[in-house]
Amino acid sequence: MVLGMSKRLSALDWIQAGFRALAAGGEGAVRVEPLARGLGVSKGSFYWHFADLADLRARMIAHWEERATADVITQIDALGGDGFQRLQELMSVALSDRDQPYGGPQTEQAIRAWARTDAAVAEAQTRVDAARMGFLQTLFRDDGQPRGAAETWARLFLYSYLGSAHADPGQRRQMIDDLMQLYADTTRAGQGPTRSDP
Amino acid sequence: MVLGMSKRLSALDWIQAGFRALAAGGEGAVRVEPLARGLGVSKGSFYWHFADLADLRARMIAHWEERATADVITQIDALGGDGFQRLQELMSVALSDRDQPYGGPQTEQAIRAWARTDAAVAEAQTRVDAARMGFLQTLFRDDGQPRGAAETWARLFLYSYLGSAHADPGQRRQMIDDLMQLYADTTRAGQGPTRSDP
DNA sequence: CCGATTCCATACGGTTGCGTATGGTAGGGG
DNA sequence: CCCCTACCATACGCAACCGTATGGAATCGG
Repeated sequence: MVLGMSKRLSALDWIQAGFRALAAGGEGAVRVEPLARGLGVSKGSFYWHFADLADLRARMIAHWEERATADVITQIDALGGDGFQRLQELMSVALSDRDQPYGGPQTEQAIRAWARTDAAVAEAQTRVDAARMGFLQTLFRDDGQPRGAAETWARLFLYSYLGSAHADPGQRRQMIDDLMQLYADTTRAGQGPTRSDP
Repeated sequence: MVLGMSKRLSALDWIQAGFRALAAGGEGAVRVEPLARGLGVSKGSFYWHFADLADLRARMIAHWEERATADVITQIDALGGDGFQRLQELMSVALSDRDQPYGGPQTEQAIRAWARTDAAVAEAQTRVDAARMGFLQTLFRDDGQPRGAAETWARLFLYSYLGSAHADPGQRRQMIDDLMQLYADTTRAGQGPTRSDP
């Protein structure tokens, strides 16, 4: 990271460095001069690629908003399967700590914290949550749940996942497993309609 | 807040001002000189009551840790009633946006964000969560749940509450109502949720 | 009334970071 | 080969904040 100092930098390099700093130290760690030091360049480079710090932050949020919604949804949809199978796929993806395009629990949490003090970030987060909620609802509806139940289950899954990730990421799997079990028991026990055959 | 500038300040005044700043602007907003300006004094006052900024932050955390656990638990326990009644009481308290001793959702969230970059805060948060989890478990056990089910329900309630508070505090009531309904339905139907062992 | 203690104001030096200005270098098109 | 443009270094002024030092005002016991 400090060695191959041969290449010139692109704006994306700075954005990715920004996400590393964000995940490691929170919003306050996304600063120009520390990032420059970490990248082995001077801030003269930064101010060529970006107008100012707010510019970088805005592009980081835009970057995250894309990856956090469309990417995952299209990925799950591409796998096909019925609602329940795709729900399981989604849970699997959510649990895989692939901080790939910087979207793991660390980054997620840091962005949510950031949203508390930045209106633009808060709006992006709201859109992301709404997209996730909508996607979850379609999965439950595809699994045979009526509208109200699908909404309730979606809320429960989303919020309990976020809560577990926030409080103790090591408990996410347990939380998800419990939820899936509860969902299966409840919907199979006759209160809700049974799901489509496997 | 700027008017009755007659009184001298105590350390608690600074701590409370710290919590206001924390709730409003996050950890990064807890700084000496802005707090002093907000209190209408100079930072000479601060450095009499506290060794340094880390000192204030440490005392804030200690303050929060007490109020967030023992206070609520003793309050609920004092009301008596069986497990289910006390569970309802607890939910009611959690939903009441009494940012009283600075323990509302705003503060809660800011502290959790803070915990990501401060080990001492993280440890305090872990202890608080453990205490809450333990208390919830006893409530479910008092309501007749076996140990495993009580643990599962406690996790579900705690994490989904935290998640809803974090993502959209306006949905906390809906979330809690749904959960109580689900719990009532499930436990009334005879079988609790079967937990998946690790 | 007075001294001791508590509490606070003011002033200072030092650090860190932002944003700008200006000059330097590298590499591809003409 | 040259020059133009993309990319970066260096240096500067400015602002905010931390922590300290020191003196002053307020308050209380005696």
